[in-house]
Amino acid sequence: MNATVEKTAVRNADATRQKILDVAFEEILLKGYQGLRVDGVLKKTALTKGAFYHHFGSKKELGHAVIEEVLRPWIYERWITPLQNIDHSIDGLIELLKEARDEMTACELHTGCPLNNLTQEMSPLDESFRTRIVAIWDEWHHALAEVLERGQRLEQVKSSLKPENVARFLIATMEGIIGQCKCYMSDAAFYDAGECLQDYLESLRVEKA
Amino acid sequence: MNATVEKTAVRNADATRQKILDVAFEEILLKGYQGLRVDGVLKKTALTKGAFYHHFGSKKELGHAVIEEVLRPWIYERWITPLQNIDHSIDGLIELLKEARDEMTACELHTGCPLNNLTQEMSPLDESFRTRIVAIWDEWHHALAEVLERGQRLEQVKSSLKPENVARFLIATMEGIIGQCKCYMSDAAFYDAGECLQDYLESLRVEKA
DNA sequence: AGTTTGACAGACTAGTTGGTTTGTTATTAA
DNA sequence: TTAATAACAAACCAACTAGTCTGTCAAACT
Repeated sequence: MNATVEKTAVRNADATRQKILDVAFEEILLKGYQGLRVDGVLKKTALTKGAFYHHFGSKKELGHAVIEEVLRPWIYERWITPLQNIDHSIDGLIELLKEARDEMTACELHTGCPLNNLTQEMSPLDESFRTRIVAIWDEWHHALAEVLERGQRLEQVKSSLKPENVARFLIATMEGIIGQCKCYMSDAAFYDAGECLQDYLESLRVEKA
Repeated sequence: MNATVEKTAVRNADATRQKILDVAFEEILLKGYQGLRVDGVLKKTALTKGAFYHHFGSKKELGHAVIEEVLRPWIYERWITPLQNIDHSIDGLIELLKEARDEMTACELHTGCPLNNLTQEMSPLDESFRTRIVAIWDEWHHALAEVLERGQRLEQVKSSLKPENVARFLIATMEGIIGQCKCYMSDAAFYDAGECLQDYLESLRVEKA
């Protein structure tokens, strides 16, 4: 019966803002930014116009906040941080690939990659979105190239290949495969193409003497 | 001064319909289906609501028509028919890759692949779009797998690999690379990742005895 | 205790959007 | 030549949508 216990539930600006961000992220994931409706977010959060425009100046400002505060952490948690925890480059990447496949099968079949979705939709439409998005791609690319370079130093990865190029290739391929799954509404494409991707990853390994 | 000479220009239902389809295709390519505005198409074609709803029952019907009558022929002309004209599988695919890169550099940097754009946007949103789109992917995939099978029969391509899987992988990779170029607004990604793709294609070649 | 301010609620608005309706003119069939 | 119909033109409409405005209430500050 202590009032302070309940206090946080009554009014909590941070929680309100975060709830809007989370719901907006989901909505964008499903319908895209253009398909996102402010009223829709309000309905799902049981909030009102007053609350929304208290926290965000406009729909576009919400979009920017979603990118920086939800999408970016999501990509880090899901793709970039795991890269940094890899000890053996090739084995680690293959392991990550398998984990991605499992996650995919579980829930992301029809939604795809939130970063790539937003990229394809907004890049040609709004420069303020594109610059924010491209920064995340760069961070991802950098982290992956690092893994490959490290593998080269540890003589796990062929010294002949260019880490920057392979990193671009791997990211593009992953996103391409996820995109295919999205339209087939099936993870079959992931298993089929994933087999080739695994072969490719194996081909990066140093030849055994 | 013969009236019959001018006649075709005055009223031509087929031409009117086609003009709507062409402009709609461009608009979808740039802004997506959700960003496509009927009024926008009307403005660009200098037509009116009367004309539009005479030829199309709704915006969605226009979308379907664009897929079947513009997008599908575009994919055929650009990707599928060239596949069927390949004589040597590996050499031919590498050649196609180069041509794609040139086209990319020229004009499609910020627009991306119209098929993939529509796929990523509409697959989760509308089943009537998804089924039409997936049919085109299937035709493309089939044609590419055919090329690889043919290559195996002619002993140009390693017999160990699965044409269906490699075809999925190649399509996914191509689309992934194009998608990356779109957000970087640069063809650098195509050259970087394309180098790896070319290496992969070479790796499909039968080992020389 | 009283005042200020941050965090909302909710009615309202102006502009947009897909779609309808009514009318007009060119083309074609009789 | 005339009637019918296809191919539009353009005003109009209802629903939607981002954004505004005024008001309320709780919490922090004094």
